[in-house]
Amino acid sequence: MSPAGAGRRTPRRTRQRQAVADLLAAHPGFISAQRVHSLLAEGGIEVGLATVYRCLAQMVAGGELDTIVAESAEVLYRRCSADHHHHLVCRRCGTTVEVHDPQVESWADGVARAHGFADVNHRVEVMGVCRACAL
Amino acid sequence: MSPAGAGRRTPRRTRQRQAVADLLAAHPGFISAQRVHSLLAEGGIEVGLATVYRCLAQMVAGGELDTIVAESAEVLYRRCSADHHHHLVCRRCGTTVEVHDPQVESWADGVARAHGFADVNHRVEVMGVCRACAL
DNA sequence: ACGTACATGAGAACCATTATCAGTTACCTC
DNA sequence: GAGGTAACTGATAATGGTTCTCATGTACGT
Repeated sequence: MSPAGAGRRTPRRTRQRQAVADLLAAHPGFISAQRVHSLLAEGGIEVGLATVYRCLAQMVAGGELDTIVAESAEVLYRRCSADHHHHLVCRRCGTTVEVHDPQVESWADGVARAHGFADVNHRVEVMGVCRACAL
Repeated sequence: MSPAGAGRRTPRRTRQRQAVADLLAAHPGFISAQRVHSLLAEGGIEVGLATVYRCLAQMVAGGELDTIVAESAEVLYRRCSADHHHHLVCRRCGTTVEVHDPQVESWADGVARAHGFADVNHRVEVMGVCRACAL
């Protein structure tokens, strides 16, 4: 087909990949690869751990998932909208709100420019306890 | 003696602890524990890896160091001021500028409150290429 | 239905970090 | 200055998340 990999190949449709995608689609907050694996196992769906990692990595590469790094240094995944945004995460239940706010974007750019930095990106995470968990 | 030193023991003065502290004091950007260990070794100062980790952890606990988690999920350390701030990091040379700006603090609080989140903290990191590296 | 390139998975490898524990040493007391 | 002790050190093992290996399986174009 296309020589020199002009496009990326279409991933094959397997029950494992489907199971991981379905679980992520249904999960409201960030979740670790290990937990994806055990949740699938609990649901009677056997998927190898290596395969879980592979599927998640591919979904991240394809822009379907966002990642954050927990304090324990494990990577957490979540299905997110494609455009730039940040996260407001409940540290009790993991419920996550996407925050789209140009204010913080221009703040970051301003700070960087003030110090002569170019080619800027940034990462913002806000953590707290959501209304439901605070009760 | 530290005033209000309720329960804090004075760390013993050893050549290992001194070596780690000196290296961090002289280092301009964030650095990993592994790299601290190898830099000391290159300088002919033998310090066990476990001891490097211990010293760094104690310095973090004592508020002498800040940490961030790199994309590779390894923890990076840097000597920082004690009060709350964020970092502007050059992704080429690692040079870091501390950013003290109440604007982003109130932004984070406002976002959290708007969604009913309480007990909020946040993490902000801005990455770019500093003036020297952009040349 | 066939063939094959891509996908899978069990387990090994990897890597940063932490725990173990016997030997060392800074520092207080006399 | 000598001595005792609790803190410190470091070689090594253990841990835990993630990635690699490679033999086997399978989706999908033909």
